[in-house]
Amino acid sequence: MTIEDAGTAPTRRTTLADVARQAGVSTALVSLVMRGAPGASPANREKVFRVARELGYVPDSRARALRQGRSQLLGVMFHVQQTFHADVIEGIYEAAEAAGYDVVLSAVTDSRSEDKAIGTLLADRCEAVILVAPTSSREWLAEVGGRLPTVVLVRHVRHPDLSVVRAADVKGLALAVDHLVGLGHTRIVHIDGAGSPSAEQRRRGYRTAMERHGLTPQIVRGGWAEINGSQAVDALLAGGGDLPTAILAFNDPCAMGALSALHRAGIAVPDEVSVVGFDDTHLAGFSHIGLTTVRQDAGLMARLAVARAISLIERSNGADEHGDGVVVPALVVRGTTGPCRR
Amino acid sequence: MTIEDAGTAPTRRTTLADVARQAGVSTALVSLVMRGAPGASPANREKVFRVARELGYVPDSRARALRQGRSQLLGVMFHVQQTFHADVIEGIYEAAEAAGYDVVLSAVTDSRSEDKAIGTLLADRCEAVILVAPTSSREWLAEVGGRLPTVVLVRHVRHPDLSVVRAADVKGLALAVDHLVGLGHTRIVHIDGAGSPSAEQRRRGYRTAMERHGLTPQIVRGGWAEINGSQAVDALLAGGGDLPTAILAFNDPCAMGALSALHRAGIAVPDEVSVVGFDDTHLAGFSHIGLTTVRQDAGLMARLAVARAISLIERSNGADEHGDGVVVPALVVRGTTGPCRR
DNA sequence: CTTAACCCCTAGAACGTTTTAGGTCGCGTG
DNA sequence: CACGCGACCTAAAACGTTCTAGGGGTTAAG
Repeated sequence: MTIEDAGTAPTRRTTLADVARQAGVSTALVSLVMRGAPGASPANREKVFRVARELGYVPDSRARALRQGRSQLLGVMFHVQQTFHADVIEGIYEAAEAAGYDVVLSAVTDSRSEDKAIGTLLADRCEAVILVAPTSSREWLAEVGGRLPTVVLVRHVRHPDLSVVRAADVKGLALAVDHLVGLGHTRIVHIDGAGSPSAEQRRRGYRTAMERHGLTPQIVRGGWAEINGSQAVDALLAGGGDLPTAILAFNDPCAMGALSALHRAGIAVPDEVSVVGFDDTHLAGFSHIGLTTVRQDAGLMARLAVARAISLIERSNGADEHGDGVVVPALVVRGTTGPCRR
Repeated sequence: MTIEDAGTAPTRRTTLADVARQAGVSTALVSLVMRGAPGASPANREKVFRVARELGYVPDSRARALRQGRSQLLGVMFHVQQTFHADVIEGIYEAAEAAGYDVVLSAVTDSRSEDKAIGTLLADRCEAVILVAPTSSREWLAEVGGRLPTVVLVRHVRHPDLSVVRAADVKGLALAVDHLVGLGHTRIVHIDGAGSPSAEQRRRGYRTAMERHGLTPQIVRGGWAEINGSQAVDALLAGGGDLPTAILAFNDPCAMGALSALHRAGIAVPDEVSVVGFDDTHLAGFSHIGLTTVRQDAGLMARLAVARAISLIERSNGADEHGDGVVVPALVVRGTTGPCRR
């Protein structure tokens, strides 16, 4: 039956008025019942429910939001190819739902810029946006922050109109360096994140930690993707000089790429070279040997971001609510690091 | 300045009426200008643009959709942790934009079921939905198809209310088996997708291809994630019997998991065991050695799905428009397969 | 018998757009 | 002098909800 009328008249979706007419009541009453608000007799309540189900009525979220003056929507911009972002999104959905908000995703891809992604979120009248690892300029981010409550995730940026939730990158790299030094390594190279968000912080963390140990830092250009990690290692190998004994990658995918290149070159991990990542993407836990990495708790960061976003929405007057939420990273030792043998 | 008034009065977003008032014209005229429709004098056009920019006006997509009676929206349900889906989404955005449609994403996570994901797409009044690798029952999918134009991606399901875009799974597994047999392998085991969409087809493809070569199929239970691949290999190793010389995994992540477990066990790939994946996730191209795999063209499938969805929307009367779009997979030989040495 | 208090219900106005149906100019043409 | 015609503009009605204000009842208290 549903199949039947679907095939014949899929033109207009059924509306509140349709249900009201069919049930012989006013639209206001149907609205009441559908929202579970008080003020309808049990008899009518039951009848409305029955008719609504029969007609397959689903409330129109746009009309609802329009009338209510608020959308209860949290906009999330993320990069679709970043594995870590997937973990964050899981957490955001969960936290938002618990707080009674809906989530609208807007992905950044090769052909879809951050500007465009944010633009649709504005047009959708989100009440706040969470930007996961944005690469846009500080100015553009500030402009977004000027328009509506904005939480920047996983990028370091200081501005009165922006809240930030991020890991203590400097601390994270210090943990990693300390770990490697503890294993006897001295020639530790950092494959950096190039222009990625928070790459600068991680470089700094690496550099100061190295210097604290009296070691000379060496940084080679990398990036956030696998390919960057493997290319960086290829460059190191081609460089001719002797290889470092440990590699500190910008993030997990980058570390995986490095692992890949090392493997291809027949270099044993961790016997000849140790490798450390960053993020603890749930990929890192499973794949090959298990990657030693610096854990950023995606779920925790997601919860903090959502909480901050909502508090910004709710008392959206008053001056300087913005501030940073910094989560402390933790070292997760797995199989890609070992004692220095050289 | 923008910073200033953002801090003080972020209450209501600026509306068409605000712009109209400020520019001293009617809302209708502002609407005209913003849409680039003809019928406004150059002078007014310029003035309206200027005022709109000053006030930071962004049209409310909900109100627009409500009035127009159509949302121009394509809903996409996907699994946020599936790497292959990310590739598909890139393609969908691109194809949809080219056709003048917007995309709304609805993710499935551990805590967010497919039902819920589809529910929000319905409430958002998408004009069609694309379901990427749904695991829901055929009945539930059919019900969705009865409500609005529905394209199922990457899952085999036959129903008059559902369009399907998928790879020729049987052909794909035949390619892989032929490749391995050509390399001299005879003991080829399939780590399957358990209850995943299209797992059944791939099992069948594997089985018939093996039998065609006069070989006896052996299937062990796997799944779509890395962990499933490595657990399956662990089980094989624990089984005590001698190891197969080749492994055919359900998909790339599963294959990566298998590689991981083999590596951990000190078994050389491809010298002792060859491994083949499925999907050609862009991960497979980079990581470790490079995975030999059966390529499903994500971009092509995305384009087909979008085209089908739009054609369903546009002549959304008439009877049996639905049908299958089957793309032919291709074998991509990389480093994880080699001649049988045993 | 009035008045108040409740319960259930409905009319109608919003929300921010687009669209329809005009309305007012200025100007050229019969 | 009508009159028609473009070019430009606007008032007002939609779209599908929610919400405010209030209207009938019934019952209870004064």
